[in-house]
Amino acid sequence: MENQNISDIIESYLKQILAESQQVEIRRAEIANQFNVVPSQINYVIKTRFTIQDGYVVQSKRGGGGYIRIEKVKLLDNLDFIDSLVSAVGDQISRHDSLSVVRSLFEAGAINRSEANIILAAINKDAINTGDRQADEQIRAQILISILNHLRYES
Amino acid sequence: MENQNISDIIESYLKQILAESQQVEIRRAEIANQFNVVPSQINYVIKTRFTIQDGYVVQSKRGGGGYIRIEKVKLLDNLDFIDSLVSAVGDQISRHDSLSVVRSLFEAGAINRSEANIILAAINKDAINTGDRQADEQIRAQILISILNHLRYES
DNA sequence: ATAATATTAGTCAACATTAGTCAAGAACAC
DNA sequence: GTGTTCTTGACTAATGTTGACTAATATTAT
Repeated sequence: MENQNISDIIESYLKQILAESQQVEIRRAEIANQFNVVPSQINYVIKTRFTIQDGYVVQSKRGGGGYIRIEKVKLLDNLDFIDSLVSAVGDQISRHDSLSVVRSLFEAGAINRSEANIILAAINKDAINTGDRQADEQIRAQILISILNHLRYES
Repeated sequence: MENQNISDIIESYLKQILAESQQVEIRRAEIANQFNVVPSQINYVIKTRFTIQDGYVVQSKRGGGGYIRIEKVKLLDNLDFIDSLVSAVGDQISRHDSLSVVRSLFEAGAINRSEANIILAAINKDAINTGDRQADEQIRAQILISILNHLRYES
């Protein structure tokens, strides 16, 4: 508890609120001012301490009335399984291999048949076709990982 | 929640009326005056929150007795529903507008909540982020259209 | 009828107000 | 010393607000 840096302190402050209220909504500049740091430090704190692996989902809006909202979500018990698929996907993934990932999700019961079909529609070659095969594989990987991260929690 | 901007408040006001009466007809200057904003802000609210992607059709008339009428359209009644969304998506689509498309699919009953969330995960900025905004918008459009075409033939 | 005037809404660009990204340097842990 | 984490600020992006100018339609005067 001694020797806390300011990021830790801001983290504690937010988690204290979240201990009682499921979600917290802040104005970035206000919190930055309150703790006497530059605004972008709030982004740093959120990026390093409120990840989906930790069980938090973050939304924000810019402009007048803008906000950052951190929501505590209920993680499912399939985390190791999702982790293994995320590393299987990696930075890029072929269409063929991506089919296996979707099939694994289906067979594990993480998604049903229509959800599987929607994912397949999102990553097939009609959907992702920039003309550069490696770029396509990278985009396909990012989409799959984003979907996998979504499947970590109850929504 | 507490810190809403005035555009959100006007949006809520109009949607509250629309929740009960299918259409709402306003005099622009009157609403602007009621919320203490310049008249053109009403156009901003309508342009950003009552688009066809959101399921609204807007008509207006200038001159004496002029009005703006916002009508909520029943997309399911439209046999060309998917077609109209495909053309709304076009060659490229912003993240903001793509949210509206997914919401329309959900509200029309074409997809359920988990399917909607999966689609959102597939097109959010974690999933599609090449560094080139126009490229991202084109990829997002292709993915959405691929999913829309899938939904056309399913069920 | 036509022209002038009044009464509405539409467009657009400037400005304001928020948050996000990124990279450099500082501090820290080993 | 080296590698990681933290801190900072310049630059970018998204969204909202405002007002000057334009366009359409209705009403009134001739």
